[in-house]
Amino acid sequence: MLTLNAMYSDDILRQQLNERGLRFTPQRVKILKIFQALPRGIHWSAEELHEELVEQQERISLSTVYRTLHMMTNMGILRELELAEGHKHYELNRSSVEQHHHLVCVHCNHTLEFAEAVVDKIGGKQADSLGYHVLDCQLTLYGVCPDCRSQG
Amino acid sequence: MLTLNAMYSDDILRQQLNERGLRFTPQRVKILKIFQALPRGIHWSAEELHEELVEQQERISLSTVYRTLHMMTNMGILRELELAEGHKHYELNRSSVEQHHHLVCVHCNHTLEFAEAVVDKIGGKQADSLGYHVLDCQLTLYGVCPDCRSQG
DNA sequence: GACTTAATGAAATCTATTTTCATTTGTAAC
DNA sequence: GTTACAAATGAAAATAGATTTCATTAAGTC
Repeated sequence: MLTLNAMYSDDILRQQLNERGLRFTPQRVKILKIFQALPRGIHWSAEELHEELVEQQERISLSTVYRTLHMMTNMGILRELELAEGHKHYELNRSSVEQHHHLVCVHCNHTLEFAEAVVDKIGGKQADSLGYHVLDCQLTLYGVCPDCRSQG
Repeated sequence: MLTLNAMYSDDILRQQLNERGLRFTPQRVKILKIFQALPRGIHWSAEELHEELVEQQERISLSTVYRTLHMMTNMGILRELELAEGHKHYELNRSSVEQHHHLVCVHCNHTLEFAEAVVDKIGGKQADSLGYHVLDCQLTLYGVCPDCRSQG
């Protein structure tokens, strides 16, 4: 599995792309850089990423944003999260040792993160035994948070 | 946690609904029955459920289907799955001892199921320690299946 | 530098999902 | 049983996230 961190260089990205017959474009570099600069626990929707690009004076179309998010998810560079916001969110797919998982309140959508190295190990083992090459392992818990429980 | 199986009766559904000020309607009964009759591992989209209802001569609108799916997910009766089909799928939320998880190929969307009781235990523990009332625990692995790997 | 083909941008389109609102129907009180 | 009230439903319209189309631009290769 391709493990990433904030040091993931342009050269490695170029190599990963070229291996698959894909091209190293300034749009792709820029989008990856934004995710690398994002603090942990922050995950963005396509729309939010596009707004940030506009803010940074980058003229990257929304279509390219969507295309790039898909491509990077399929390469294992990003992870796609479906929490409770009604649209997908993306974040850098870090190495399994620093991976985290999510706990979502179905009432207020409040989301917490937690780490559980064991889960990633179990997931990896299962996938291996079934012959899959793992790109991402997500444990998502849906429930009712303390606040919403007390409010009935 | 409310644990369900195919024996979940109308009376229990009525009680669960009334407790929350919700009503026991024939549409809700029918939709739950369909999920209870569904073989394990089969999960349906709102559209598919609606087609089945039409086939069974039930005149339940698509809006009601969507509303019911949400309601039952928030009650913990159904679990909502976001695999790779582009839309959400639903299945009966069975007791944690018979719960399963998913492994999805990001290329061909082929999906496998696997059981891992430990994952549910870990998830439950995490949620408890954070004061959440767990409704559903989903481990989803994204990767590339053996077939797609060999095809490059 | 020329060539091939992938990637991009802008606009149009798609489609799953949600909302609106008039009507119907559970539920509880009488 | 009847009444009153609020919740649920159906049908249609609307929304919005996401995708597609196609002409243009620009990587990568020889």
